[in-house]
Amino acid sequence: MSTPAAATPPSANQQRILVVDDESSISDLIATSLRFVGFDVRTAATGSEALTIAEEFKPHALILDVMLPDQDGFEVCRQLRQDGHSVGVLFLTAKDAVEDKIAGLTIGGDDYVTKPFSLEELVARLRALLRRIGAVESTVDDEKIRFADLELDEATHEVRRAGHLIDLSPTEFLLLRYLMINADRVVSKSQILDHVWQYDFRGDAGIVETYVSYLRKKIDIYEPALIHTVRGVGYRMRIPSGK
Amino acid sequence: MSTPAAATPPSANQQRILVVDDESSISDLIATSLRFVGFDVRTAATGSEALTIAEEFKPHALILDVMLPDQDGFEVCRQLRQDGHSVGVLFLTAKDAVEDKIAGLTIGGDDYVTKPFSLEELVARLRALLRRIGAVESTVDDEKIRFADLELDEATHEVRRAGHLIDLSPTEFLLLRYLMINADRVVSKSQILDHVWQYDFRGDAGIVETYVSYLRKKIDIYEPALIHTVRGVGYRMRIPSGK
DNA sequence: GAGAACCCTGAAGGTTTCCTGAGAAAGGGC
DNA sequence: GCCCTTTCTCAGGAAACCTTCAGGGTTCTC
Repeated sequence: MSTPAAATPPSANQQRILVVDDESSISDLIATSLRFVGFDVRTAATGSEALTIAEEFKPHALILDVMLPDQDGFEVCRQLRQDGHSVGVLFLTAKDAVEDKIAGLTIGGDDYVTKPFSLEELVARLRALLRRIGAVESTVDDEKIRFADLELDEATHEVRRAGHLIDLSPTEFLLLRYLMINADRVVSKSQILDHVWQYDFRGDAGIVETYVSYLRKKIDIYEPALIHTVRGVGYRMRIPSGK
Repeated sequence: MSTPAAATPPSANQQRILVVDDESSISDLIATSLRFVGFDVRTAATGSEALTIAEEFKPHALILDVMLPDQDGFEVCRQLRQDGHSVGVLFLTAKDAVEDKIAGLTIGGDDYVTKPFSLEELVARLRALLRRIGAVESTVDDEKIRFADLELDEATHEVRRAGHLIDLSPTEFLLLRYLMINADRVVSKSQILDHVWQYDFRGDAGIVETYVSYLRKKIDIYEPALIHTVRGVGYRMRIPSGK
């Protein structure tokens, strides 16, 4: 019998990501999510473990918690670079962390995300980082997502519909991005909640309705409407065609 | 019995599904239904039993009740994944379950279904899950069911007849799906009730007539009529041939 | 051909789901 | 600190949906 295989079998040009966090619930969450969108992922729980794995795994990027049991993330990063590895690093840091420690760290194409984050945001930042460090060949269009006359630019965070600039709040932006990435497919409210909202959000799915409503008032004031609700199932971005 | 047209083809390499629920009436119901549509099924009543069986059965996916006598479903899932298994999990949860426990379930391709569910829905979700985690090689058409000039798309929830987009309610959609899957075969009203309606539905089978009527008004306004009643037996979807 | 069983369909009530506005709470910038 | 933006909750109302029921049609049996 052929092997059931993981979500996506390791292919030649898959990006390798090493996730380092001592809370397994967090690293599992991230790993699962990244694998699902096509990365080759390994996890580590401590700094030294991270260094060992990095040695042979040779990741394109690290997602690295600043707070680790043995040594802090900065130290891990420093040692890695000393050994000649040129990886990108996306730091994870608590909301209340001293910001100035982080400030200087975003130089070499690195970046940081504060806990709790949303998966949409994490993945978007990771992709941006990989582009910056050149781990993936990028074209001009790489940072733009388009659907119909809608255009969403990840680099500038600008959104345009039929050329008109549209001002969105951060959450609105993420929601629109998620809908556009899944254009033409139905996504349920819980899927949206899981990807767009922070992983510790404990409210109910009703908030998705509210935000869809916000988005519609900004985006679907133009014809034709692109955000459609599929009653009892979820939402779907599409160009009204037949009928 | 030969199964022409769009009926379920006998698959050479069967998908293995492990059903875990402490209520044997539920797990039996599911197991029987899954076996009938071609899966290789085992059942377990507790979390530890599930882990033991999974060890040697190596299922492609689990259908896992969140509430188990020994440990909860999330814990079982976590342990399974820790052991390196990369299975998809379809959680079963009570309708009134605390939403915050459900949050995060749709991340790695996993999904959840609330009790009470309909078998049609459960099977549809399970298939979608298996596709997502890549346990079955998927083609573009994988998410579409066709019969004659009828086309039902699970990803977009769109139904077309001869290219015309048709708007269906959730129940109508499930009913049509059930009829299409069993195309050319007669299905009784109670079979329909058992598969399309939630398993705790206590109304009478007359409602099936009502919904068949709804469907006819939406899809059989085109020629030729595809939904035929077999008096005293049930309904059958077919292309009228020699009359 | 009459009666019985079965089926179709329209109407109507009750329920669920969804949309949206209003407002409180939290966060950021000046 | 103060103002403005953003986030989130809540609740009323609208729309879609589910279900029941009954009248009337069709098919079968005797």
